[in-house]
Parts: sequence; structure tokens; C-alpha cells
Amino acid sequence: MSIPAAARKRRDELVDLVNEARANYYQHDKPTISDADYDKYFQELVELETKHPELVAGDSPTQSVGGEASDEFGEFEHPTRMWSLDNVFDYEELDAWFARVGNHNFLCELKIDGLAINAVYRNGVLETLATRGSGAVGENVTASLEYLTCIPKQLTASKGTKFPELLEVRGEVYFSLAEFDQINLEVTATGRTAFANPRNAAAGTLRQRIDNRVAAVAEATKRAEGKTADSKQVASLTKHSDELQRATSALSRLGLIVHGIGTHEGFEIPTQSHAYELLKSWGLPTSDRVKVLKSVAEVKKYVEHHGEHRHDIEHDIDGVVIKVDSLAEQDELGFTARAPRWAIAYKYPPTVVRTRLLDIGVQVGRTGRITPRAAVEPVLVAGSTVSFATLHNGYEVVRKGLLLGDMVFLRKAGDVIPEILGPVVELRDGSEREFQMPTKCPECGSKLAPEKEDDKDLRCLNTRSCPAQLRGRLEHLGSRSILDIEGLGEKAARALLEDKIISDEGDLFSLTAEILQQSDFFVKGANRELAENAKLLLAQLEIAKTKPLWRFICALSMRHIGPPTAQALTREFTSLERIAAAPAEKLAQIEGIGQTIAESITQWFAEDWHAEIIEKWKRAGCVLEQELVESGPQPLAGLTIVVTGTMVDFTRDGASEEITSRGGKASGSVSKNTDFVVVGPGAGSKETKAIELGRPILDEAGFKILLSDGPAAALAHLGLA
DNA sequence: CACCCTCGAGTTCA
DNA sequence: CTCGAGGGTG
Repeated sequence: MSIPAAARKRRDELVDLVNEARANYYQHDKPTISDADYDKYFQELVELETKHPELVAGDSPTQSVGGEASDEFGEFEHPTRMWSLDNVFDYEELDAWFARVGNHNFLCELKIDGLAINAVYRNGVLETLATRGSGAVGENVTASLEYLTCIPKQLTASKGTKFPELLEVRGEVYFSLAEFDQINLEVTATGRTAFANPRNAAAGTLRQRIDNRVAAVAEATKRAEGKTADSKQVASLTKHSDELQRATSALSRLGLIVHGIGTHEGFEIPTQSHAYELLKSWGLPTSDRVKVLKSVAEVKKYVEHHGEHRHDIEHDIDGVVIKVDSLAEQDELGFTARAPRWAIAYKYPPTVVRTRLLDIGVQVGRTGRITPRAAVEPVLVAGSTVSFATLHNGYEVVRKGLLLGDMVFLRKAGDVIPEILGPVVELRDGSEREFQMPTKCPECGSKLAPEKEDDKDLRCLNTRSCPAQLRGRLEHLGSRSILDIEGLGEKAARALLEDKIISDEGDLFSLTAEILQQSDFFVKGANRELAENAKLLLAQLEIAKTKPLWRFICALSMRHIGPPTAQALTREFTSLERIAAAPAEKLAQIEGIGQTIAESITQWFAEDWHAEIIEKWKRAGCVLEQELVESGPQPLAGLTIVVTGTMVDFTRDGASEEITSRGGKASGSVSKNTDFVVVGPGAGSKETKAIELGRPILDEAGFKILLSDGPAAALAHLGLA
């Protein structure tokens, strides 16, 4: 039977999608799609392969060896929630925490960079092992228990021991650095990409469906031992056995340190340290680096000691955890929406590495701004390899004292964005050369100049026809946050311009199939049929034509005008025509718009080719007016709310819309004017700032209460009434 | 005029 | 995340 070409194609797409998602998650430490999407694609692939077994091939993730994401996990609801910890990054913040909690005995321990787990024992017998997951619900990985040597299946009893009926033990599963290197050697030897860091390796190893692997071996055994078995089936058995063996071997090399208890029925303990002693006496692995310290000074000494020796430890750590030792005192301090008040994580500063500054190139942005960008000798920092880092502007280069060829210090700001800190002056040998900002635009050759006297930014003033600016504007207008036109990304923008299909953004909405057919990028096959990407683009352009006016205003790339300002303009004037006709004095009356921006707007409209863009868009059917929407109740009127980190049920833009539609203001930065800070997992400095300024912090559940029941209910949810 | 806040723009890794 | 720059306040 032949396989339909469409099935083959879809199968290839799915394999790529899933494999890419896995690589991003495990090898690069940056998830790109949601777990739900991942499961959806994986499931579709499984079904497709079940229907057409001939399609199953070695590159399919359904066949791949351990250490990667699994398909469906059994969910496990933790009897007692697994909390996160609040972080501090320096002594000032740590002192603030000490001041909040008061005098106690403090239990200090290392914060292992691994995977948090919850082990549930019933009457001393291990019943369930689950990952932390969201904290409320994790993934049930009990199936792997058999192969984990790091965790006792049965607690050891000493004389007279009576085990609690239900006991939850919390701990961290990890690979030692030595095992991590070993695992990665094995991984690369079988042709797969290495894990980015020990944490991902541990997560990948534990979160695999070992039971599926066992089943696969059983199945292959049955076939290979059948009467009609051929060499292919024997080979398949060998392959599946090898995979199972590698997976179980990796599992057996995971380590565990326990660091807490959840539910504990039937016994009482006075302190955290007593709890550890008890767990240890039952045979659970505790750390011998745990210390109970009586003063702030001693705690700081502990923090410093392990900061200096963090690389001498057999596993990765990213900080120190400090807990109030007495459980009674813990109870008194209680919890915030997401973390205990009685514990804090002191995070060590992000790693700084040294690398060579090879060159400084310049980029031309959509507004013509010239941005120098450092090319460095690729270097591994905090889990990924960095090759470039922005330098913002020419003055930055001078201020940092950088010379081409310098060894430089580099770190990841917020653990994400590479940042060059400065040169290692001692290592200069005289061959280094100064960097000069260009005087001509690298893309169109126009002269570069600051827009205003004293501006630090250099700009290419050829707004109309500089290819970099045209491309940038098209890309910007197509992006998710503006008109959200799928099929109009970097490549499409480049093709539209280079193949001279459009001369600028004005022509965009009058594109037709016939016009697109003139470009190689939008056709396929010998008879130049319209390709899928072209159909997508045309359909998306049609949809975009009726998007809200403020999005069109942003799409025009007027200087200084982003979403908030565009929305303010729309509210005041309701149509693009009225904005174009408004005198500067009138525009400047709007909050957030002063003389500078007002004049910049009127000047923009005075430009002939700008007016033409608008004419063309209108002729093509773009709706450049705001129909008055009946606004619902406005429970958030007057409130400024900041959303940070990731939400389960909202995108960032979605959350902003929920806020503005209820009369609130969605802002991007936390200040003392902020009324609420909504914090999801993965939040960074904004959360720290919120704590610093004492602003109320909501989790996603609290945010939903805020949206539905208003600020008073949200505060009540926090126990602040 | 000094300061704080907000917004805009560019941004790194696959 | 970070810098620059505009807006607004005291």
C-alpha cells in the first residue's frame, strides 16, 4: 500500500515540530511551545504512525532514546502544595528579609540546581513519586521508581519506629557534574544533541515514559522470538533493549537530596533540622552541608563560604536557601500567595565569562537608528552559546572602553540577554584597535546624523527608501503585537521588497495572487503555482484590514508612537482622519503627549508619501476608524497593574487587554504608583522590585479574582483586606 | 531644573 | 534587559 504524500508531508512537519520543541526545551533551555501544544503534536504523530507504520523512522521522536520529553504524563496533585521560594540577590535584600522575619535560628542549605520532586510514603512505603510541576499539580513519574537507586522505596525502621500514615518528602533530583559529563558523552555518541546543563539532563531523564520503553522491548522480544522472525526484527529488539538500558542506566545515576516535608500525619517535630535528622534516620539522603546558624553574621559567612567554593561542589548550585528553623515560628510567619515568608533563596550573581571581542558591526533598525553590535568568540554562558551582544550606541562603546580585539567580560543580564561589561585591560598586547561609528548607512549609503542636536543615537535619515528601514517597518507591522499578520516575517518582508513587488508599506494591502506570483518566494513548482505562504499572507492581510485603529497607527511606524500612545490617540479622536487633521496644540493636550511628540505627529502627516500610504490602505479596504465599543463595567478604573512572568490562561497581550477593557492601566514597569503586580513563574527583577516597594503581589489565581471581583476582593485573597 | 516614571526600540538563543 | 528620551511633577 502506498502512503499518501500528504501524510508523509505532515509526518515530516510533526517530526520537525516535536524534535525542535524538544531541543529548545532540553538542549537550549528555552521552551518555545506550550506543553499542551507539544502533547497535541506528539499525539497527532503517534496516530499518524499507527495508521501508517511504514512512516515510522529513526528520526521520529516517538522512537527516540531516553533523556527527552515524554508524551502524556499522569498528573499528580500534591497533597500539600509545593511552594516556590522568594529570591534575594544581595546583602541589602537579604537584610531586608532578616528585618521582616526577626530573630530566629536559621537553617542554611545549598540550593541544588536540579529538579524538585515530591515523594509520598504511606506507612513507610514509597507510593508515588512526582515532579513539582506547577506546585499544585506535578507529573507522576512513579513508573521510573524501579530504576532510581537514589531514593529508598521503603523507609528503614529502627526499634519502635512507627511510620506516619501519610508522609510527603520534598527533595531535589540532580546529576553530579561528573555524571552530567558522562551522560552527555553517551548522548552525543548516539548522535543526539547534548543537554545544555545538568538540570535539563535530570529533568529529561526523569520525565520519560520508561514504561513505554519496557513495553517496546517486550513487544520486540515477542516478534524477534516468533517463528517467522527475521534479522530486521532481531535488530529492532537490540535497538529497543539498548535504549532501555541507556535510559535505566541514566536513571540509576541520578542523585537526590531531601530538603523538606509536606503532609506529615501522626507525628510532630519541633524544627526543620529535627525533620532532617528524622528523615536521615529513616534512610533518606540528606545533605551534610546543612547548618543551623544562630545569627545573621553566621548566615552571611555561610553564604560567602559557599559562594567562593560553589565550583568545588560535586553538583551545580545556584544559591543558598535560608529557612527559619522552628516550625512553630514558620507557622507564625506563614505564606504569601506563592512562597513561604519563612524561607528565602540567596542567589549567587550570574556567571561572568571572558571572551574575545572580534568585531563590532552596526545594524539599522526600523526607525533608522544605528546600533553597534559586538561579535564575540562564541562562548558558553548560563546554558547557551553567545556570539553577539548589543552595545546600544556609539557612546556605550566608548564608555565601556572597548577596543576591537580586546578580551572582554560578558554575562547574561537577567540570565537572558548577553551584555559586555568591559575589557580585561591587563590582557592587551597593543594590537587592539579603536572602533569608529560609521558615517554612512551600511544599507543605503545615506549620511548618518543624530535626529536632534545632542541625541546619542545616530540615525539613517533616509526613512523613505533605506532597505533596512523598509524591511524593519514591514516586519514590525506584521508582528504579533501590531497587526499580527502571519506569513509576513523577516523573509517575506525581504522578498516583497527585493523582488520589487511592493515599493513600500503602502502597497501591502492591495497585494493579489497575481502580484505575488511574480516573486519566487511565493510560488512553487515548475508552473509557478501560488505557494501556501502566499495564500496565508493574503488571507491574513484580509483579516488585518478590520483590526482596531490603534494597531494601524502603530503600523505606520511614526516616531515615538507605540501601543499606549496610539490607544490614547484613538480614544480621543476615533478616526485616523481626525488625528491627521488635528493641530499640534490639540494633540499635546493628550496625556502622555507633549510638544515634541505632537509636532512629530503633525510633521509625519505633512509628508506626501505618508499621506499616500494612508490613501492606499483606505482604498484597499482597511478600516481606519474606531467603532465605539460599548464598554462593560470598569472595576479596575484608576488602577495601574503590571504583569510579569508567564500565565497559564493568558498571554501577556491577553492579560493587558483584560486589564484595559476593565478600565485599568497595564504598565510594563513597577513603581510606587503600581497598584498590583501579577507574578507568574519565571518572573525576574520586577517581582524583586515589587517586594522592595511593598506593592501587592498576585499570582494567576489572584489576578483572576482581581479581574472578576475587583481590587478589594484581590486584596482579601492576599489576606490584606 | 531635577527627578521619577513611562514608553519606545532594539535585542539573544535555537 | 537596557539605554535613551519624552512627559509630567514638585
